[in-house]
Amino acid sequence: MEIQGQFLDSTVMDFVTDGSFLELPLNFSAESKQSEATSLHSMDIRERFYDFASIHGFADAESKVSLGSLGMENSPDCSMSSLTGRSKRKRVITSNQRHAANIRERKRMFSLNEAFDDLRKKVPTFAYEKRLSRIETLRLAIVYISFMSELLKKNEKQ
DNA sequence: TAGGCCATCTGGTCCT
DNA sequence: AGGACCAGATGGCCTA
Repeated sequence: MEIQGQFLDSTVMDFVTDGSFLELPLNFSAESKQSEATSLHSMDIRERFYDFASIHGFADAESKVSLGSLGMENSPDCSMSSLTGRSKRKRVITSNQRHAANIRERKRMFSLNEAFDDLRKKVPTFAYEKRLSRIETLRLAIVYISFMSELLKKNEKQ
């Protein structure tokens, strides 16, 4: 299934960019009742995503995705300091150590960006004039995985 | 010019 | 003790 380099509806990209799909209620489905206005917006975006999918022949337009199955609840504050009641210990660090730590951090961020580049190659991209940002990449990957999961489930039923 | 995105530095915390 | 991880701060670049 070759979908790389395809064209992505700009509305889908807006959806990915603003992250509104993350606000979908758990177990959200197209058949469920729409109680909130935000759901209507998200619904429209998702329909457009499926339209896109069907147009390009890798799904039928009636496939539905349950984003709630991903467990995308809002996580509570998980900062380290809030989790630990430990007293702060001061760590003296020399300028050489700081310099070495900076280099390690740069390498770490570099490998993180390599992983993002790999992910960018895996998600379907559309006529998008600029490359996906990291947050867009993550959000689109979530949508894409959800979509593929639903597609798989549907195929298994048949 | 404001806002978004990113790279880099930095210090705090966790982990081995 | 020191490396890994994380988040905040800062500045540069780009685009609308």
